[in-house]
Amino acid sequence: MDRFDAHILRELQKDSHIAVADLAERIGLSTSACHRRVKLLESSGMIDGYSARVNPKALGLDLEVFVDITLTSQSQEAMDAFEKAVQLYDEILECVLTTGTADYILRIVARDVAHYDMIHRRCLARLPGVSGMQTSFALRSIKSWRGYPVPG
Amino acid sequence: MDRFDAHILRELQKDSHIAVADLAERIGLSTSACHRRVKLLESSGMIDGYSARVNPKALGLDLEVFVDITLTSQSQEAMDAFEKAVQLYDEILECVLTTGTADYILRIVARDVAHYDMIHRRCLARLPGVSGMQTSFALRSIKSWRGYPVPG
DNA sequence: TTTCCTTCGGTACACCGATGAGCATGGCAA
DNA sequence: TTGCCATGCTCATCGGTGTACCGAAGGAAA
Repeated sequence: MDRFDAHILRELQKDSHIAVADLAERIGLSTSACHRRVKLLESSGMIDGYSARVNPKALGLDLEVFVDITLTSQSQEAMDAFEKAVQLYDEILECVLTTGTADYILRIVARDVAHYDMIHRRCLARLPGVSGMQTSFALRSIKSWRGYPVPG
Repeated sequence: MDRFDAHILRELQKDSHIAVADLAERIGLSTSACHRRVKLLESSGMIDGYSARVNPKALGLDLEVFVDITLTSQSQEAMDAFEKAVQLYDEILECVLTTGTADYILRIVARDVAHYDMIHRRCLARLPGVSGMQTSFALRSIKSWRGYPVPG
């Protein structure tokens, strides 16, 4: 991991459809050297894969919701049951077990409030062992995900 | 947006490095028809771009932190100042203005607790107009980001 | 210092896949 | 029916990817 690799990771997080030749020029290396480094970053697991960034607005997904979940019990069984149920619902995009006041944080997207209401009834209300839910609607995105920071 | 487009979006969110011919076979279309649809999805803004998925563990970024921020004032000036400051710090990966108990939710990654402490002192403590911070450390990821759900 | 070896970048090129032209087909409205 | 538009397919071309090979730089040991 030198400055070249760091530069490659930064560029590929911004745009992975760039031609290797262009990437090479941008970081100041020949095509083949750059190509070799990219392959190495892939095989070493530094690069996990490549994804298309889909525009949620274009899909009609205008509502982003964060839900803080508190369980009735922190027993292994209760947590296992909850975590298993979370996997079932595609509408739950992310779920993290955390310290702090809540036990879990969920991230959900919906088309609108009515759609969220449906998700709430059909998914969230069915999650087992939940004692409390604190819902936060996203009003505006101040800074959105643009990849991990790569030092160097 | 028919079932072909939906299928394309789902596949490209999983793996955008797939060859068009393979993608075409997977969704049951010829190479060129598939290719045209992909280009159309790009030009229409449905696909925003392409990114490499970087493995944070491999970068040594083991700690994920969510910070709920409350401002002293919800005036336009206070919010503008805060939002401007958030843009300055690369360590703040995401920031969302929300309803609920907090005003803003920040997402931050760090190498370890010591590193987070440094980020806290050098970035978070310098954010203007903050009256309260509620920090949540991610203990375990139950479900991680795998793209937006595409109906159809 | 000399020699060897390893590492890593550069050059050249074969070949695969992206790209786009051209054509076929099927629905829809005049 | 006829023309038009949307959308499919086949095929040819060309650019980019991936690879073989060469050379330079740096380190270790005699």
